[in-house]
Amino acid sequence: MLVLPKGVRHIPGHLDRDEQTSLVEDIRAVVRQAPLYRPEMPRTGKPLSVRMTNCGTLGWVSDKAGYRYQDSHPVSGAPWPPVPNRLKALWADLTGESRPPQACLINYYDVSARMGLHQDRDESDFSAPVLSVSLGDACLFRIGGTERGQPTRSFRLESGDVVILGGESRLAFHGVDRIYPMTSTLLKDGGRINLTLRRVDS
DNA sequence: AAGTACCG
DNA sequence: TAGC
Repeated sequence: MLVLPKGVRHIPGHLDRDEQTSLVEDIRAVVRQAPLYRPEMPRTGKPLSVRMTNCGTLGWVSDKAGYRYQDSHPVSGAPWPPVPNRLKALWADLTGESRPPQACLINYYDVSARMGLHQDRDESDFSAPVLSVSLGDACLFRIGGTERGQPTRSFRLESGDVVILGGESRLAFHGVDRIYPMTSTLLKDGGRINLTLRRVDS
């Protein structure tokens, strides 16, 4: 049986199909205003396999200069669109945070995309949890401890699942090993969307 | 640096 | 795993 690290909550099937469909419509509206782009690795400029955009007052970006939060889209220069209300409600329901999310990173994985093991540590305040929503094709998600080299576990995330990293797992290393193609009909063109909601500042 | 080449 |  799978035992998750302390502070990790996996809620399989938290969102029903109608809620997932509505969320995808919300995200499509965001992406029309703030198109997906391909981020690059710091220093090397090597493109990541995922495409990204954001909504919220701040968005996470990566380019040759480094990782950071900024208030505008790196290609268009426009401010990020607001976080959709149903995502703000989900955040309030599941995190118990009185403060709204400041950043919602939208990652699109095509069937060949992956995400290496990493920590979410570009925020200046780690007191709020990180809330993650999976939509579309399933993936193999991996999570370990707060230091590289600690043991990791992997499990499958399905469309509608929510994962919350809080407490002693707020800084847990995590990543996406693979996407399972054709495992969901939610997205017409396949692939997986992950939404990551965060506080950035206190 | 959220990637990846390489090794056992 | 480990140097980048």
